[in-house]
Amino acid sequence: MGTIDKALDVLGLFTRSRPSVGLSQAARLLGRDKASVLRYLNALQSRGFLEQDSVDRTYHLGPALARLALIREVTYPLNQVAGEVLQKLVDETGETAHLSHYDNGHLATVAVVETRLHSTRVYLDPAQPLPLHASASGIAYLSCLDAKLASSHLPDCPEIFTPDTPTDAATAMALMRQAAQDGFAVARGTFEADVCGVAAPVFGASNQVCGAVGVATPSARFDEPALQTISRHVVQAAAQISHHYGATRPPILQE
Amino acid sequence: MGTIDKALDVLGLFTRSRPSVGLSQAARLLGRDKASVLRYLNALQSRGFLEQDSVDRTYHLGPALARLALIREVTYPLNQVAGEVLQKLVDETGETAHLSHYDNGHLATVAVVETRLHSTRVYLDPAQPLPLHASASGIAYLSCLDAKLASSHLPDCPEIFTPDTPTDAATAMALMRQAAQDGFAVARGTFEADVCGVAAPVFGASNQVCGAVGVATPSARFDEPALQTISRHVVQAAAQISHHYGATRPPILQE
DNA sequence: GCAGTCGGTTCACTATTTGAACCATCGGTT
DNA sequence: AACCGATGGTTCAAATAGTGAACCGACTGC
Repeated sequence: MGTIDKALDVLGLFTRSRPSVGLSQAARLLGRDKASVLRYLNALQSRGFLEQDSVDRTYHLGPALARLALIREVTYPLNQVAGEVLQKLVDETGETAHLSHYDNGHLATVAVVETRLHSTRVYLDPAQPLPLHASASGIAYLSCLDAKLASSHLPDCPEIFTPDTPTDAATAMALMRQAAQDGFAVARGTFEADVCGVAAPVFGASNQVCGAVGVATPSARFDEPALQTISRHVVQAAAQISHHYGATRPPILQE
Repeated sequence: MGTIDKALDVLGLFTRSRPSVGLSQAARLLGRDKASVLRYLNALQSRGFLEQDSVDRTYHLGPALARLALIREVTYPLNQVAGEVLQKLVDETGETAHLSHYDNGHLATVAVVETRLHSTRVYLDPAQPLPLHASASGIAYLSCLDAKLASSHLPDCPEIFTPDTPTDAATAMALMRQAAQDGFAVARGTFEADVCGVAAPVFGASNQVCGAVGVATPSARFDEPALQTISRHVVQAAAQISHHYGATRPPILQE
């Protein structure tokens, strides 16, 4: 493995749940000595890819990343397009919509558009990962994977969020099969009590599933007609975003 | 220089005006041989920091940058805060507002919020760099630099955009002095005809000037009362954003 | 068919990375 | 106050990784 890969591994240490790391911690996580890791950290810092907190000496992701990401976004405005599609979805459904990408066993929220139609609405913390087994988006994502691959993504001891969270793999797999058939997934209070989710998978280049578009509704407003209109529009929105991500319809099952 | 620096130099090749480069071009720009540059490009590509176009084989910035930038943004939402401040500025002034950062001899637009109050409004292309010598934001930025440093940032042959673009360094320096005194800069049709700009400098960590907040108004609506209210609010907005960027008031002249 | 591109490959040569051992400092315990 | 186990950071001989001229095949314009 080249030096560059090792340096990029360092950047990979930073996640939403671990946004800053110290020298010793980084060395431990990478399984390497401090001297080398320090050289990496310094190299990345001197170019603005990392910043060091002057008080606790930990490192966090730097402004150079924001700069480069913005160059990408200006050139090829995926986020802007996604935002517009989500806004349209919110207008069509009257409920909060979001887009998330698969990342390390979870779905990470990429964009949220809140509805302004109702005074009671679902709040989605962008920092909180969506579980694969208990959210509509997660089930929608898994439904595009080969059954074996999907079950390998289910944690051994899946976290229980509500009384309705599916506790065994069989239940989750059944939901996935249903979602694969329908083209969208429904979750009734499995992640948050009194919240229902409807989500459809999003595909990227080479038609690999890479995330999901979801709409979250307070259970009180979630009846059969609502499901009908929401699911139709969610599937549409997911297809539009997939198209911009470079997917060519129709999507295929991921082996 | 370490290998990591060289790899990060590769990422530095990509700009808004040159969003994709080929192997030979990259080697030429870096003054290095193709073999090494190819290894860099491949290393960066394999980790998603670059992507290669499958038809013309050029490389462009990859999704890993967007992912990392989003982690940074979720942890420390500078863009969101900036967007909110700009929105408030738009509400207060009724005109389009923008934030830009200094980058390589220009100001690069980071965020724009358009007004919806008037049917005639200024359109700002986020891909187009703002010139230092001919835009209100540019003058505001330069006004925080030491006179010698500022003049070194003025191109030898400054581009002429309109009949009112300042052509000689002396005029530009005078505008800067005025801006330094007022705390904001005014540009009347110097960059785009029939557009007036008002801008105030933005400071980052260690109180270095790093960009500017600006409001762009069609000349027809730009009278003395407008200037009064706009300038007051622009200065306020710039101070708020500077604060979030880690600047500690009061700003000081950059040596 | 020639000249000038392009992206990509090879391999002997060489400069860079490596990491154990080191130091100084900081909080908490005894 | 001495000790302990952390922390961030430094040194330098040994080992490994990066380097780049020359090369290839493909393509384009003449």
